[in-house]
Amino acid sequence: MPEEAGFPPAKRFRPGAGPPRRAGSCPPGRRVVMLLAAGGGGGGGGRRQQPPLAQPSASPYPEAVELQRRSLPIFQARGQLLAQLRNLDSAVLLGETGSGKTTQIPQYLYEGGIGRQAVIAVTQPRRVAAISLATRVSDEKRTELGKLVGYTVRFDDVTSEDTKIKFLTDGMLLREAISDSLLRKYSCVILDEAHERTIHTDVLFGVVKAAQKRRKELGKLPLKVIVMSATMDVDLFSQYFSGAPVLYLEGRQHPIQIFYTKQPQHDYLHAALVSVFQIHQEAPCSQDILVFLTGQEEIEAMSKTCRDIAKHLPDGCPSMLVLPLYASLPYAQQLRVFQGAPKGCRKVIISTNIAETSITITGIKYVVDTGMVKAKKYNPDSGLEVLAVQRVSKTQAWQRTGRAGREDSGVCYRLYTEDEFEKFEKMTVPEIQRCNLTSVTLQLLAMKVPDVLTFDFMSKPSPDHIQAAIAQLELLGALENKDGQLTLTPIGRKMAAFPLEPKFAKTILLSPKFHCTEEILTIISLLSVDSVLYNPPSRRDEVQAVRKKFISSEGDHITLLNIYRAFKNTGRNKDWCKENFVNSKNMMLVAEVRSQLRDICFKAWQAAARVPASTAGPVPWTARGARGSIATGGGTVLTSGVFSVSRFLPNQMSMPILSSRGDTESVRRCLAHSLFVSTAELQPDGSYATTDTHQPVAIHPSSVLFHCKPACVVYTELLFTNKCYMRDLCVVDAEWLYEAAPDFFRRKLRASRN
DNA sequence: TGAATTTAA
Repeated sequence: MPEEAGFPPAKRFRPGAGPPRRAGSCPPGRRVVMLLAAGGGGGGGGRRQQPPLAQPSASPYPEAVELQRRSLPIFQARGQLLAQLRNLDSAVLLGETGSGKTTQIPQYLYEGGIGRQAVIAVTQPRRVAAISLATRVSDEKRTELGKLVGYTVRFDDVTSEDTKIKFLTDGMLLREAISDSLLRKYSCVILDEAHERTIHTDVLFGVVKAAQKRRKELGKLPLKVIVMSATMDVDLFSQYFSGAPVLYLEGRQHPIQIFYTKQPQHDYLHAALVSVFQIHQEAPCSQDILVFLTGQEEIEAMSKTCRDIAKHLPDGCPSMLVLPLYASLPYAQQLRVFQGAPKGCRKVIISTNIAETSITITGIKYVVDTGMVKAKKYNPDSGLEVLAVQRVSKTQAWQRTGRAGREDSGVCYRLYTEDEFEKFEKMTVPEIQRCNLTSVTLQLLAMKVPDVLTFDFMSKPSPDHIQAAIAQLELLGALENKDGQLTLTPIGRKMAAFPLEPKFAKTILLSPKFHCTEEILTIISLLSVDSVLYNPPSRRDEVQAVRKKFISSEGDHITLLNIYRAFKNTGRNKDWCKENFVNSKNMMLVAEVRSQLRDICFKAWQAAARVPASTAGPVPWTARGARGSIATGGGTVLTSGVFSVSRFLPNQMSMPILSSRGDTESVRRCLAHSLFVSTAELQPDGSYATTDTHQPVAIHPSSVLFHCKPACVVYTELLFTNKCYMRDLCVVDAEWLYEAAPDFFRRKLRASRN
C-alpha cells in the first residue's frame, strides 16, 4: 500500500466488538453466558434445530418477515435468552453489531410474556435511531406504529395506551424520571448503546438502579434492567449492577483487513491524502472510501486538494467524487453522501466523527483512520472546557474500522503504528467526566436525590466538578441549603421544567420582569439549537455582505433576534434561508423549540400554582403596568389564595408573555441579570478578561462585535480552542450587572472600582 | 485581534 505511509501486511479482524477472539477466551465479563457458538452466519456445519416461537398461535406475520427474523444470529439463542432474562433482575448483554439484539430482544420479552404487566422501554442515544427502530419493530409485528410499538422523542410522541414496547431517547427517559423517579410506567428498561456512555445514559444507570431498589423495598412491580453494549468493556456494567451476568451474543459482521503504518506519521493529513490516492489507483472504482478527519476546516481543505489532484490523474484512472461530511453542513449537502456515485466514479467521503455512529453510509469498502478526533475536555482546575484535537480511544478506532465491513468484507488503513495503537486509551472518557454538570445536577435535585455528591454514578465525576455545578446553581438562585441539605428553591423547580441549560431557563423566568418574554424566548431558542448561521469559508465575502442588514451593534443576541424576525416575516421561506446563508433545518427547529418553551412557561406557572402557599414563595414575575400584549396560556385560571403573590397581581392571570417591541435595552438588561456570572471587561491594554476569575478571553471572530471594543459584555459560552473565546456576546452596562448581583460584583467590576 | 465535535431535552 502507500509507500510513504509504509503499511506492512494486513491483519484480519472481525470488527464490532473489537479485536479477534476465540470462543472460549472472552469476553472478560464475570459470569459469562455464551448464547451463540461461533459460525452463526456460515451456514455450514450442524444446523441447530430452531426453537419454536413462544405460542405457535402467535405467529400472524407473513412468512417472509418471520423467516427474516429467524435468520438473525440471535434467533438461535432465543430460548436460552428468555430463560435467563425471565429470572434476572439485571443483565448485561454484549451483542456485536448485526446480532439483531435491539430489534429482537424487546419482541422476545413481549412474546415470552416478560414485562407484559407494563411497558418495555428501550433507550437510544439518538432520535433518528429511536424512530427508525420503532418503525422497524412495529413493521415486524405487523402493527401500526404507535399502537403496540411506539416511540417518544422530543417534539414527537407516537405512543398510545396500547403501547407495550416503547423506544425513546435516553434524554427523554431522564426527563420522565423527573416527574416519576420510580419509572412506574415501565416493567423493563433496556439501556441500549451503553458503551457510548453519553451523559444521559450515565445518569440513567443511577436512576434506574435506584428505582429498581426502591420498587423492591416498596413491594411494587419489579423493574428489570438490561444493559446492552456492543463493545467488550462490559465488566464495569456488570459490577455496577451487583455482578449481573453477562450474556454474550455473536453478531454477523464481515471480515476486515487492518493495515497499520510501519512508522509513526507526523503529518496525518498528508498520510491520509497519500492513502486515498493509492487506494484510488488500485481498487475497482465501485468501492467507496471513508476518511476520518477532525473538523470542518480540515475537511474542506482536504476535499479541495483531493478534487485538484483528481483532475490531473493519468488516463485510465477512474474519476473521483469527493464529499465532505460534518454536522454543520446544510442538510441537503449531507444527503449527498447517501447517493451512489455515477458510473466509473469513486465516492470519497471525508468526515468528522459524525460518521462513526450518527451517520451510517452503505457501500464503504475502505476506511482511512487518522486516529485523531476533536473532542471536548474539561479542566476542573480552571473550570474551562477545552476543545482540542487528540488521539482516539481504542473503542473509537474499532468503531471506525467497523464502518468498512457493513455489507461485505472491507479494509481499514490505520495511519499509526500498531505500537501506537496499543498505547491508545482503552475507552473514551465518559462524557459525564468531560463536561459541565449544572444541568445534570439540577435534574438530580429535581428528582429529589438526597445527596448529589454521593450519588451512585457508575463513573464518578470529581467532587470539585460537582461542587462547581452546585456553586453555579446557587448563583442562579436555584438552590438553598437547609441544614446541610441541598434543596431546590421554587425558581429552581421551575428551571428544572425547562429542557435547557439552567442559566437559559433562568433567563426566561426573569424575562417578565423586563417585559420581554417574547424576545427572550426567541433568543434562548436560537442559542439552544445548533447554529442557524451557515458560514462556508469559501464564500466569506458573500456571507458578510448578506448578513450586514441584520447586524446590531448591541451584539449577537440582538442580531440573532433580527434574523429570526426576518425569517418569520418571509413566512419561514426556505429560499430566503438559502439566500441568507441561514440553515433552514435548524431554523425550523428553533421555531419548534420556541413553541415548546412557550408551553412550558404556562405549565411551569400552573405547577407553581399547585404548590401550597407556604412553600411556593414569592412569584418571580409581576405584571406592572403592562407594555405590549399579554398572552394567556390556554385559558389558565388560577384560584386566588392558592399561592402567595404580590398584591399588585390581578386575580386571574398566567405568566405574562410580553413583547418589549422595539426596546432592545430591556432585552439586554434581562440578559445581564441572568448571565451576570459570564461577564468580561475591556482591560486597559485592549484585551478582555472575565470579571469573575480574570481569565484572559477574546471575542470570537464569528461575533458581530469582533471588530468592536465594548467596555463590558456578557457571553453565553466560553470555549478554549486556540484561545479562550467568548461566543454570543451582548453589550451590557456595568451598572446593570451590579444591580443584578451586588454581592457577586463587590470589588470585582472595574467600573465600580473606578 | 481571525474560526466550531457531537448528541440530546
